[in-house]
Amino acid sequence: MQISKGVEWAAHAASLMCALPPGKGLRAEALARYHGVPAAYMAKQMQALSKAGIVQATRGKQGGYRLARTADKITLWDIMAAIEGSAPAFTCTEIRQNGPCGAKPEECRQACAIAAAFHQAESRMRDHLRSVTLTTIAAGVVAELPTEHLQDVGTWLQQEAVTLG
Amino acid sequence: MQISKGVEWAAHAASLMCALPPGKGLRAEALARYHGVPAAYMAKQMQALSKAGIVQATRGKQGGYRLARTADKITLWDIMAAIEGSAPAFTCTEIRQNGPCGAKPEECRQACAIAAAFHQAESRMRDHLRSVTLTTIAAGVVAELPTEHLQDVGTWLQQEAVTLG
DNA sequence: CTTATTCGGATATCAATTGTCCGAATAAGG
DNA sequence: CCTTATTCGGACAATTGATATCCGAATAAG
Repeated sequence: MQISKGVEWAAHAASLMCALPPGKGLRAEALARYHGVPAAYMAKQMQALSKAGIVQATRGKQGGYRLARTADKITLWDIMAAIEGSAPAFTCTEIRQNGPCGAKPEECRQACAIAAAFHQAESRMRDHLRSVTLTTIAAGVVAELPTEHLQDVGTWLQQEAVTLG
Repeated sequence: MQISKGVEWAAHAASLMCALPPGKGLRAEALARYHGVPAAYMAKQMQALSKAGIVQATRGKQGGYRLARTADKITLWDIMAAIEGSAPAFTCTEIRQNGPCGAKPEECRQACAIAAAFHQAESRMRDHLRSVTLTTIAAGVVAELPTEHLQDVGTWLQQEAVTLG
């Protein structure tokens, strides 16, 4: 089981966008440069966020991305689902219906004990990710960095931010 | 994020082995046939379970697998870790140290807010899987199947079970 | 209307999962 | 004790999904 690297990048990018003043945005290339990652692949993650309605894109000159709603309405689960899809990680292939002692389809109305347990485990994980908003994350980042460093970030943002129509 | 198919198979196989009387075992080929899956690949999963010390293998004629400890001491997490490895699904690549505003290594003694949240989410999932033992699963399977069907399973097991030294 | 610029989708590359095979080990039988 | 059939164990392909990249579509500014 592996969570794709794109989820990490998208989460950091969205977290950074929290610090933008209203009406301002960042280009995909700027987000990539800020995090020191390949621009084209970062762009792909932003496309996924855009498609999921988490960020709003503006094309053309002076274009860029901004959050599509307030940071407290965006959770880590939203971001993960946007990148990886919201399908369950555990897929039951119903092998209980196979073989010499296979169960009949009408006996399989509800999930088997194994699938149920995994789905519940995933549900626990999902619920936690749903409880963590970008606001939470941003507060954590601010808390763990020295104020000096935060000022550098602010300066960089002012340089790179674009005004979106 | 995807949980490999082998986890499902291994869980079902281990669940079936619960029903074996002490001292009896099943061959990998029999486990595969019971579940209607390719024998060679099922064998591979059993090897992983064996390597993790969850089942005990006996080689040669009249050989096979049996559970290495009592069913209440084997959890779904044990099985999943045996097949997929116990490494965290979310791997933090420390991109906060990259780019123009990268943090210094000494500022990164503890995990960043994003990594911490994902690790905690995984922890929730892991804890749930740890709380589900093979005993739990077996009880669920017995509960959801008609007694008639359970007798068929018992008969099949008597035919296929081997006596291990 | 033109043009520079930005996002969006289609396209290669790579790694991991999936699937298969043959050799090592071993218990039973002569 | 030796042979042999049989079973597990690790090494070896194929296929799917993640990773990375590029070029065309759209659009805002001048």
